Amino acid sequence: MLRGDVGLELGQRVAAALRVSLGVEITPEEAVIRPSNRDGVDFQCNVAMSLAKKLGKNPREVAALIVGALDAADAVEEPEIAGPGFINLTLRTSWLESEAVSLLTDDRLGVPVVESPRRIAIDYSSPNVAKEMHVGHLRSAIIGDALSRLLTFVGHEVIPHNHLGDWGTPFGMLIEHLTETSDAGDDHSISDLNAFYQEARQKFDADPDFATRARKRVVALQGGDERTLALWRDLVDESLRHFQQVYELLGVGMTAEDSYGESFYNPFLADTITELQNAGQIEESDGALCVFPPGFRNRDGDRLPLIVRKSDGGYGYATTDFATIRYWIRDRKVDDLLYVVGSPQSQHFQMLFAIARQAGWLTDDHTSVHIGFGSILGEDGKMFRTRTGGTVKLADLLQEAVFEAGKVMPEKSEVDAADQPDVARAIGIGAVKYADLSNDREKDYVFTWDKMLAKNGDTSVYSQYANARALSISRKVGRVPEAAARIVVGEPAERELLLKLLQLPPAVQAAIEGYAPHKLTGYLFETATAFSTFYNECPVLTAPSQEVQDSRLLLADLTSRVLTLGLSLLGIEAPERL
RNA sequence: GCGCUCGUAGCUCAACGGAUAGAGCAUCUGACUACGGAUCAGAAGGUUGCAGGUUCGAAUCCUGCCGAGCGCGCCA
Repeated sequence: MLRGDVGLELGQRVAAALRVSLGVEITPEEAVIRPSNRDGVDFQCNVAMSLAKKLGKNPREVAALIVGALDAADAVEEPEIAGPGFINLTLRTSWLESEAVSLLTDDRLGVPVVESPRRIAIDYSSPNVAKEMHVGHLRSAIIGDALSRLLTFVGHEVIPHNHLGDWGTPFGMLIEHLTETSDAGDDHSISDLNAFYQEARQKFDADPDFATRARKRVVALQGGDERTLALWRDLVDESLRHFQQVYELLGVGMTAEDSYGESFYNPFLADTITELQNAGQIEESDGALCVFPPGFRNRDGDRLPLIVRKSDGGYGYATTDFATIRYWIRDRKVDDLLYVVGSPQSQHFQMLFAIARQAGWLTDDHTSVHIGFGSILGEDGKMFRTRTGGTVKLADLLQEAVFEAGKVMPEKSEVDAADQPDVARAIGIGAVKYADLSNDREKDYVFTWDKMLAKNGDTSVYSQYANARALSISRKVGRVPEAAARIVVGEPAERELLLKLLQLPPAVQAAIEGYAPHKLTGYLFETATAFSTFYNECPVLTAPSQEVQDSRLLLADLTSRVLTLGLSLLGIEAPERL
């Protein structure tokens, strides 16, 4: 089957038919094969209608020519032409059964490895040092981690890149505040630092003199002042320990080695500006050095700049962003740059990419993508906050998730008492991740414990439960299928399930193509649903024959593997028992 | 003011230019004394914000309105 994708396989057959009958060349993708919602029809081909005009023929006539030349009798029943020119395709059950054979021994469950792997740097999580991670960091971490896993699985070289906010103006503010307080030099827990940040921030906003000193302190930090650097290092180390705890609880693959904070790029900033200058990009404006990407205007209609060096001599964040692009493309030789950063920064990235291309850092061989995402909202439809209106700490939120998950587990759970904390964690963290990933990335979504931990509906719990039941069957049956056993479809529910199980590859492909994990969660939910129907209608323990029992055991096993692999690609665990 | 994103069932969300716009909650009706009922089957629920346009065909593409959120020079 072409790239493990039933639709592409059919598309290839249709493309061949078009070549033979009409001398038209199209790709399998262009055959416009879509799943059909008609009763008894699996796929439809819509290419006849789009092609008819170009060929000056009646669409139904084109459809008839395709059907006449179609060499697919092994895979599909006699095609039917319907409506204005749809070609309805129903897969032969025998073909489904034979395709299943290769899945049974395939660890990748049909998902192919890409022909030309790319080296991809992906920027995600990226919290600020000296501040606790909060709910605003959640989506980037979850989405970035899921995309890393997906891209890695299909064979790309993925380099996670934690762009820590460990440099710049906030640090001037923090360190300056530190030098003015009596407890300078004391050890700080991260929680203290959080309050410390608030104080510094307030001073910065209220006291212009302090703000000026803070900006000068930034320059001292960038200039390598030793006392300033020592204080700074303390803040960074403490923060990294905190981040690591959160990543471990969240099950995100980011580690301390993946830290490329703003400080990392500091040595490159001067050269970065020089190169911009050599490329003729830089202009001075009000004492600051700016670049002006074409086409961007501010509210007064003036050109909108990116400030690369501020009037006080400090570097702006745009400079670091340019240095980042320069470093990864030039030194690390990556092909693609992905940024999993909230949608509000989309204009910034557009401007950044535009200049980076003009400066020659990015070429046509590279892609740079801002993978934006919407906000997490509370049930009131506003930005998600605590009941008192404060910022929700990520560590608190995740602990609550595990606690809530513990309440969902029933008394008759088959989980040993010793394993219950791990399982509760898998359920709770999985629920938070799934709720995030199952929504269209671009949109805001509403955070509700009840909804995300629901046992019914499109949740991780539902898929995890389906998996646990699938595994429980073979334990109950107490034997493995014969070596020569194969899947034999009898009941409609078996056919539906098998058809779903064969479609993991296109689901993975769609999730990667659009950086859209919700395409995969949608597929997993459909698969879990198909399994639940199968489970209800096709008894395994009391199957009518050993052949049928073997077939159903194989289906259950395959279901479990599809769900487990699919969830793992999203960073979600699938416990064997719940 | 300009720009970006969005507006789909009562609620939360899907839908790759294709046929009768799909799920899940919630509501209603059913199911074998349950291979794990954390289940399954069915019903009801819609002028896809409004108005035009392109197309054989539009929730999807284009234009204009209305509404929401976000961004717009030294914060990242």
